[in-house]
Amino acid sequence: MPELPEVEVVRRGLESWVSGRVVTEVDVLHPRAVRRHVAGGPDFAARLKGHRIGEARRRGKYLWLPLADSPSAILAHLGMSGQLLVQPEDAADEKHLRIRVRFEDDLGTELRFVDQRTFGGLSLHGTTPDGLPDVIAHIARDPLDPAFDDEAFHQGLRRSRTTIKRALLNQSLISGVGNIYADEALWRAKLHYERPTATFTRPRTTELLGHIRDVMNAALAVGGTSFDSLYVNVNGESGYFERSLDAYGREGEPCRRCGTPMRRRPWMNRSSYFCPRCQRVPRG
DNA sequence: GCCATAACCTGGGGGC
DNA sequence: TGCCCCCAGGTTATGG
Repeated sequence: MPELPEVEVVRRGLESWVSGRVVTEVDVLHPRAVRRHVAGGPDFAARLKGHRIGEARRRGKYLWLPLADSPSAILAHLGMSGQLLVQPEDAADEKHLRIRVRFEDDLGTELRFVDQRTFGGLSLHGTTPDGLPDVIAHIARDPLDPAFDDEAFHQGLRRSRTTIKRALLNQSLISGVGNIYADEALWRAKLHYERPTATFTRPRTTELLGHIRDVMNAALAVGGTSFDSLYVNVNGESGYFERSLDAYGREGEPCRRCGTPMRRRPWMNRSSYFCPRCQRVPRG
C-alpha cells in the first residue's frame, strides 16, 4: 500500500521521466479512475492535450503534476493499489491499465496509470497561489515537509478527544501516515494505538514525530534506490522496506525488542499490530 | 463542530 | 476443482 515514502519515490520518478514533456493524447480506459474529475474522462483528456508538464510535487499521499503554462495541475492519488508507470509505447497493456498519457517527443515512452482496486485516480484541478490543487487544501503538511509545524500538531493532539492512531490517520492533522507506518512509529515509540491524544505531553509528541520521520526516511532511503530505469517504481508493496518492518504484519512473531509474541487486533475495519508488553493498554 | 463508522472496490488466499 | 467468504485500507459521506 503506497504511503508517503512510496509516493515520494513515484514523485521522483515522474520528475525524471515525465516533467517537461508535452501531452498529445490521453486515453481514459476506466471512468472510475477519473471520478474526481467531475466533468468526465473526455473533458480530462481534452484539457490535458497540448500542455507541458511541470515539476512533480507531493503533499502526504497526494502528488500532482502542474501544467507549466496554466494555473492547474493533474492530481494523482494511488489509493491502495495504484501505480504510475513509464513504459515503452509498444509494451503490452497491463491487465488493470486505467489511463494512458502519450507525449509529443520521440522518447518512445508513455505514462500509464494502473490500478487494480480503483481506489486511486487522476483529475485536473485549479491551483491556489502557492501551487496547491484547490481540492486538497484541507490536507495537512506531512512530517517530512520542512514547514510542518510540530507545535501545531501537538496542540491539535491536545485538543482532540480521540486516540493516537486515529489521529495519525487523520490527514487534516498530519498527512502521509497510513496503517503501516502508524503501527511502525507507535511500536518504536512504545505507545499503544488507543492512547488518548489528550494525554500527550510535548516531549512525548516530539518523540513520536521523531519516530515517524525516522521510519519514513528509512523506507525512503531503500525505496529510492529501486527505480533507476524507465520503470517508475510504484508498486505500493513497500518493496524492499517490507522486510524491515518491526510491527506491521508480524502477528505471533517475537517483538524485536522484548521477544513477546506480537499481536494483531481488528481496528476500524483493518488491523493494528503491536507488542502487548512494550505497548501497554492505557488505563481507564 | 467534532467524532465514529460505513461504504467504496477487486483479487488473492484459506476453508470446505 | 470450485465456491464462498474474509481480508487488504485511504478517503469521503453520513449519522450521532
